[in-house]
Amino acid sequence: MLSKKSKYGLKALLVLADEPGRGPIQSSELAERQRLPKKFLEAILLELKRRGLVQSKKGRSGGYVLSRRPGDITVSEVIRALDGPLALVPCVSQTAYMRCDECFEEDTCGVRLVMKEVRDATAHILDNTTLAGLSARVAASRRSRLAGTRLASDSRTTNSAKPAL
Amino acid sequence: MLSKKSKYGLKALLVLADEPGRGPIQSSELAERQRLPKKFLEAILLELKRRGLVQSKKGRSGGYVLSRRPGDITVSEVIRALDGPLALVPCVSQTAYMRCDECFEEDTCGVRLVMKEVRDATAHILDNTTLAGLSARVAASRRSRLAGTRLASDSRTTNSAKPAL
DNA sequence: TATTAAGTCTATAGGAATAATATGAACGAT
DNA sequence: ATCGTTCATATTATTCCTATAGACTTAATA
Repeated sequence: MLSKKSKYGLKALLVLADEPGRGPIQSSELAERQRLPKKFLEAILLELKRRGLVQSKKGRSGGYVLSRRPGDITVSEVIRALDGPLALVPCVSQTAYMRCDECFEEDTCGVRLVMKEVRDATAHILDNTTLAGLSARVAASRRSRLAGTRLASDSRTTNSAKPAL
Repeated sequence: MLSKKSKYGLKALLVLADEPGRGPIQSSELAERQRLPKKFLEAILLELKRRGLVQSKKGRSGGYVLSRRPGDITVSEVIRALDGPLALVPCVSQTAYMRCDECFEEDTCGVRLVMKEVRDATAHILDNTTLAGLSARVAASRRSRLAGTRLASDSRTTNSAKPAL
């Protein structure tokens, strides 16, 4: 399971990624815009700062900024920073390898075999998804959804009155 | 993270899958052969029974047998039975969908977008890996490991004693 | 330069889930 | 009948998750 920590962290970072030149954004704004528990988010941003993914500015008009350009921060980095290793089993983790104590010989362990496959597939996806890329895809799907909504409301077939955003 | 429950369960089932015509195998033998905590494994097997993946026989020469042929049981079934849904986030789960309460609109949520990709990739792997298939791969890698060891010691050029796979 | 609003940061509470053990009842083959 | 199983329940220890309260820090402004 992805922890709420990572989920919230990602959501906050996506907001930062969406505001290019703008100065620091406060934790409270991030919390409100994504409906996240304010205090918890603060703790998360703090951890992201320790990990070097964001920089913070204290005081009156302080807040948080991405340390690097959104195109240079991958989703896998964020998850690794907050949740730890991606691997579902420590014995296939690149970043936090640990032998299973009940295992006789690792390289002929069936569980390890599949889990390694899963880890590799997961890592491939997450390593190649940057904040900027994700943000762009979100924008794209928002546009195509609007187009769809417009079409749908033309033909009066929708029963729900969902707002555009 | 894959729970120990699933890990142990899989390991036990792989033993069952490896003994074709043999009658029921006792939990204690499974536990010993895979170095798993006996009592904990019992609880796991019980759950696997309730889920219909194994059948049990009580009494003197009792034990556990796979309900279906090893080629017809997928790893994903086992994990779903013991750990629940594969999805890292409930809003992309096929078997246990749940809306995130902080989410405004699901289909333009960046987190959901990536996590769905991951879920699909994971499911694809686990749905297509059967106990029999896995067991065969383990056997194959055991063979190649033996061969590799022999070769490596022949050509004295490798500095690490890493196996072929 | 004192004041104070706006923020960051530290520490920890409370609860849920995990991992395992203990105890003993139900059962069935021999 | 009895021995060796599975099966059921509940108890425990431990770790992790989620969240909050409150102390501390910074900087704008008067």
